[in-house]
Amino acid sequence: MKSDLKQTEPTQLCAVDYAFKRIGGKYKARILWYLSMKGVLRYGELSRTLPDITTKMLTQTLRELEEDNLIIRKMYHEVPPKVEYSLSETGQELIPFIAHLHHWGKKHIEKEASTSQAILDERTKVCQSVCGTD
Amino acid sequence: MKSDLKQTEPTQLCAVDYAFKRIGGKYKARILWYLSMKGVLRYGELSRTLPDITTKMLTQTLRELEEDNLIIRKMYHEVPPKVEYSLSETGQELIPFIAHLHHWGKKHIEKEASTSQAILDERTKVCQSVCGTD
DNA sequence: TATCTTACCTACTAAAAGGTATGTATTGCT
DNA sequence: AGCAATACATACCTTTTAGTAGGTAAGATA
Repeated sequence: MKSDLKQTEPTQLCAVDYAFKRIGGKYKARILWYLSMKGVLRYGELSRTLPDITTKMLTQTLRELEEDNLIIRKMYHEVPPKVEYSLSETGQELIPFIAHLHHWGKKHIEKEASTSQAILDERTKVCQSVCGTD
Repeated sequence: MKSDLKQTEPTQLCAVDYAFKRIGGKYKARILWYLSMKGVLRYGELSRTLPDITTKMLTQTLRELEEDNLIIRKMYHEVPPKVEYSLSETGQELIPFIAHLHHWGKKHIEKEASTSQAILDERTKVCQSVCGTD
């Protein structure tokens, strides 16, 4: 398929881009963020912390984060199964930046909130119960 | 379609999530990053700075960034047309975090590079010519 | 008058990401 | 023997995002 040109594909690989690929995706940053808040979370706990994620996506996302060495998966050979997730060192390195994002996001959500208060109160409450109020 | 339940959809809106939505997407962070490096860039300059983006995506992405008040679009009524893009104040606020990401990414690219040197040299060069070596 | 330049626009198509629904494994408990 | 608990797996489908290929406008210049 369209073989001829650009066989080597020297698409620029910007560091920003590279980083984004590792933590992009709908849930990755949030999972890292929650893990940094809680330290260690079991699969089920994560699932309850992110009520809008399906088990398929949760598993898939966790796998990707693990492959990228951002989180550590520790499984206990028990029944029923028990698996714990926590941040790796590399993952920890990303927390300050996610914190910055969180701060920035919070600020701008509040700005927007001046127009539509009620809805936001409802929508942010789950997150706040995890993240703390500040 | 699946009307009954969850009519209000109080999907949690995490600040991290919110922020990610505003700068997620394949090119957004990179555009912001380049704009922070260069200050002001014309449409064509941006296009040349990100050689892998099509005009369709560039325009679309710029529009989204503008709607989100992250960049400022200044058009001169000349022919041929001239349009300049720069960071808004809100956009500027994101730079420290993108810088952090860039730093982190660079570090890990280099780590990986120990295995596959040549390819990376090639792939990072465009970005470095824009971003500087550090 | 034809051509050039710049900054777009617009169908249409392809690929990636995410969602739904259902199934599996193990073993302790009743 | 049957059920519950936990952490998944997998096939299939929908939505979102991105890419392709072409076109437009308008004045400046040859």
